[in-house]
Amino acid sequence: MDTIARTPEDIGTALRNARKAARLTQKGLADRSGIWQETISKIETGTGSAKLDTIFDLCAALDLELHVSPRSKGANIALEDIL
Amino acid sequence: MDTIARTPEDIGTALRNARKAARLTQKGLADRSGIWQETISKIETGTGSAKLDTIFDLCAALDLELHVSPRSKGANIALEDIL
DNA sequence: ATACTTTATGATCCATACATCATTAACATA
DNA sequence: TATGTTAATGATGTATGGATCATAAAGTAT
Repeated sequence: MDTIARTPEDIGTALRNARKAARLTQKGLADRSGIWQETISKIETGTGSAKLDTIFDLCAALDLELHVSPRSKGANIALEDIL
Repeated sequence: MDTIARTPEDIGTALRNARKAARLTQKGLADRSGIWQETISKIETGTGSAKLDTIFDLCAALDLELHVSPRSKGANIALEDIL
């Protein structure tokens, strides 16, 4: 499973999916990441933004890593891009 | 070119490499991303952390995207992990 | 419907990222 | 060396992320 992210919201949903795949509650993830449940909720729902530090803390707890790569042309185009 | 990032510093160096590959100065990237040169400098050098918003602004200006994926076992292991 | 668990929301406080301006250091190059 | 460009540093003010506590809303049972 590999998710493309171009916005903080994309990261939020990717993290939520990974958390659920790991069968963790927000509280469970909070415990193992040191990030508060309330903060996780805000990140997953895209309410406000987040710090990179926090994202990496969550990635570490979920055994995820980020890959920085050239934008893939034509893939995952948002509706606004073509309308 | 695809860089694995597990820390804010990794992101900083990936962005710097991408900027140089695009033959842009920090000021040039600042102009097209809306992020100030001073801020770009701090992100690239890993001085302090950054907001996700800012990272995505820079990614957009450099035609980069992030991929969230399961940690690749055995690859890119830090010294601290095995010492 | 009731009880329990999980997630979302709201307020406050503190830390800090970013904008902004000024300046210095580094690095080219004439 | 002197000049010009690029990158880094420092200070200040504003905006906001995250910790923390409390609570409400949603979801999932029994």
